[in-house]
Amino acid sequence: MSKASLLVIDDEPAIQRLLGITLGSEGFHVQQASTAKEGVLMAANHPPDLILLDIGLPDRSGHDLLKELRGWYNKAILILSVQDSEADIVRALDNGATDYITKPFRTGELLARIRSAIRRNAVGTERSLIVSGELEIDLAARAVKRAGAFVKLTATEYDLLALFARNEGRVLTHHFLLKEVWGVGYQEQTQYLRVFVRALRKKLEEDPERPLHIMTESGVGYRFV
Amino acid sequence: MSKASLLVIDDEPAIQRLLGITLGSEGFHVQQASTAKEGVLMAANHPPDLILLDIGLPDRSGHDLLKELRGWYNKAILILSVQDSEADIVRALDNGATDYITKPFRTGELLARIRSAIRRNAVGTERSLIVSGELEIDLAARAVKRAGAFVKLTATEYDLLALFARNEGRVLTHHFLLKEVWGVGYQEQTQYLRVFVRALRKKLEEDPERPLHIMTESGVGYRFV
DNA sequence: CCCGCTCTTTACGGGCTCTTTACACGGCTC
DNA sequence: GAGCCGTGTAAAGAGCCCGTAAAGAGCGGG
Repeated sequence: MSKASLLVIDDEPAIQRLLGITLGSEGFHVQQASTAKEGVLMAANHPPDLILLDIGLPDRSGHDLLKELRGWYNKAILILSVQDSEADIVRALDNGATDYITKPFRTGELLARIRSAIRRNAVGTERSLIVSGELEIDLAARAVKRAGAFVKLTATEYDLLALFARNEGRVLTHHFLLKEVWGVGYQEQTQYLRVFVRALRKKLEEDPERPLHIMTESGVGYRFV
Repeated sequence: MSKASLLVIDDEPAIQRLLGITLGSEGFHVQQASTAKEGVLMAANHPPDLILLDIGLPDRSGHDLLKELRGWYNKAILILSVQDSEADIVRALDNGATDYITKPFRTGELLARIRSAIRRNAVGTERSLIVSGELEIDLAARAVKRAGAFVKLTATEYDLLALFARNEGRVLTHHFLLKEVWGVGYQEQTQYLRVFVRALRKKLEEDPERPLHIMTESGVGYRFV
């Protein structure tokens, strides 16, 4: 946690020097880039825990760069900017920026906002491979194995299972499941759930009559363990 | 998602009025409190998706209140303050504040920061754990453990327990419990409480005849410790 | 055009949960 | 000490939710 890695994308040498020293002495591992191009490259090759991005880069609009980064980078991005206009701030935040800090900034505050953003990061880490007993669910590959063998699931079955897997241990209400898998408007069709939960249990459980993974919470919903 | 609920804790009537109108017209469901005490009560009984907290409350330091809320409330807490001192900002952020906004604020920016915080909420799958002795109640997962083992509760049993847990140490009247769990119109059915409190004690207490968690306050109601 | 796969829809039986009732127990008041 | 009120405890009935199978509908490929 104390050895978080940061990437600073800023073209002003003075800022780079200042941040390099300040952040370094706080125990962060700091990478520095002075152009958008360089920044994307570094972020891709050694994904940092947090990106400090200057909106006013020479080669490209920071807003564009932010959008591109958000396409695949889901950790914290803090915007640094001399621009104090409300329109810029709103735009950046709505494009997925974690925070927006105007220059000149106060060092202590910047550090506190960085700590806050990193702390928040740590919680929301999603795995793409979920293992539960003899079950393996690979969200990236959209593949499911049971006791080492691939299991053939239909599209809807998989969607439902993936939703369960991403929320392991948590009770998901009928409403929520129906909304997520079938969309709004199907939230009262609880019989769909009965049918598809049955199908999943047949394919995934040792004894479908005594499920160990997809547990029913009567009157509320289901829980995946 | 568009119907997120917010709680505003601020003692200035002018601010309350402004925020009430602004946030309401954005489609948020807004609760308002003007003292720390009132704020805690509201947050406990109807946990909102985000809390807007003024640091300068009349009855209590906002920093203290922030710490207490963070003890069990895991969603976003945005600080509003006339204080622009770096020490205050750093202190609040390090105590778990999601963001810190100084008054006077710009409405558009405030809204963007609220949206950002709520969006982040949805991703960060934090769980709000309430621990009391060997009991663990996970409000987000709707799961209850006793001495490390999961306890199976029915829907109504859980609703009742969750209400107790969110109001730890406080005496809850029969009227209040019945209204919250069964709805208005059941406020005289005290026998329901007897039956369900019995069921909870059987499942949660070491010795159901000598309860340590769900205490009865004769003539008034029950208290969870 | 037919076949097969998947999703939708229907039906019914069983089990679980909630409700309701009955009674025992203890403390308080008269 | 008797009676009453508030609470604890057990148990049975009713209703609803869930599990399960199976047929119909929609779709795409051969």
